[in-house]
Amino acid sequence: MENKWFSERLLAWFSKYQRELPWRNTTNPYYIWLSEVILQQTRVKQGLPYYEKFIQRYPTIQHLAQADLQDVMRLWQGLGYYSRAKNMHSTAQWIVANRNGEFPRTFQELLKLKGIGQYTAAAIASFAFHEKIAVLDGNVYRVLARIFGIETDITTSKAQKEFTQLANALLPEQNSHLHNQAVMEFGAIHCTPQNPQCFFCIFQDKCIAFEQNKQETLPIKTQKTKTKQRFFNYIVINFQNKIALKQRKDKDIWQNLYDFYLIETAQEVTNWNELTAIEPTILENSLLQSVSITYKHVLTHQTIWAKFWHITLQNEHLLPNFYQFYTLQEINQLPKPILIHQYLNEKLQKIETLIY
DNA sequence: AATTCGGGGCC
DNA sequence: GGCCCAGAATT
Repeated sequence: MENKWFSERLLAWFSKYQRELPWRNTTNPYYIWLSEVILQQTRVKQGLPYYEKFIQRYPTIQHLAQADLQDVMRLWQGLGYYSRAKNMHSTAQWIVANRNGEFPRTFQELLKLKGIGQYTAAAIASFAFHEKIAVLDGNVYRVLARIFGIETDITTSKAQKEFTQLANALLPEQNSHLHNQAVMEFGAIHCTPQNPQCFFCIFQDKCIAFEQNKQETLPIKTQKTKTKQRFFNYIVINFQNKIALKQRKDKDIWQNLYDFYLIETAQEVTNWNELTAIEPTILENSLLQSVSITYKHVLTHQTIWAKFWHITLQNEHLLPNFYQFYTLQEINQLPKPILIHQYLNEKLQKIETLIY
């Protein structure tokens, strides 16, 4: 094959410079699956502690299948993209129930599982079962786009076909699983999005991006995300040493996580009367205890401006539907958005003096 | 094909 | 402030 140089150089580089990561040097599909799902749109540094916590708490797929979804979500808290946790739990139960806990072994079979798409199916098939199939993630797009000078917009389906074909053509007959990991590792620590190490690069004489000084422009990626502004007024309802929360069920962010009574407004609300006028039935007979500063919580596609209004309820029956009172100890066990979690940690002292 | 799903780290 | 991360599911 005329592309042999690519894999040869890459594998030599990989054997020298690869990081030691806990999901390497295993073919246990459960470990590999867990690591790949955690690392979807997530940096190794951020995902690593979660991986350790998960294999400690749920050492096998049977443990995960038997766990309460609530506890799985709580362990996932802070990682984001929470449907990943729900899908993993659901898929674990399916594999235990229908395949006696044995993981599907091929790309095509893996692709059918909930939460497993093109990338993750290829990764598991390659790393756990050594199927000869190329993985295609953000790193692979970048490395190939630069070295081979591909200017196709990587957000299009045309690019997906083009890069998939190239990535598969580059696979060596032997050690394709190491090759796959090597491309991603090379993208993660050498051919990085910003400041790639072009002057000490094993592909310097081959890289079209380097030759044409296009390291900064490749890969080409359109689709700018427009972020919308949202204004959250959290009513922290206190009654007899407990706080009211509800599980989020709407088609919105943070599905299945718990948060306080929420009044979302189109603009920032600055005083209590204004807020009371919006939802008088709940608020007009309650007692405002304190108001927080406005917190800025930045997500990929939206910025949330959050303010916390502490109130005490005159009587229990004024609690809105679907809300329930929890002690601070119980709240600690519930999966919550990081915004809520951090606020509670920060204000724990204050809340305790307020309600005890 | 375009949107939506988090949060953190980097520049 | 913008970008991107070992992407997937939904619209």
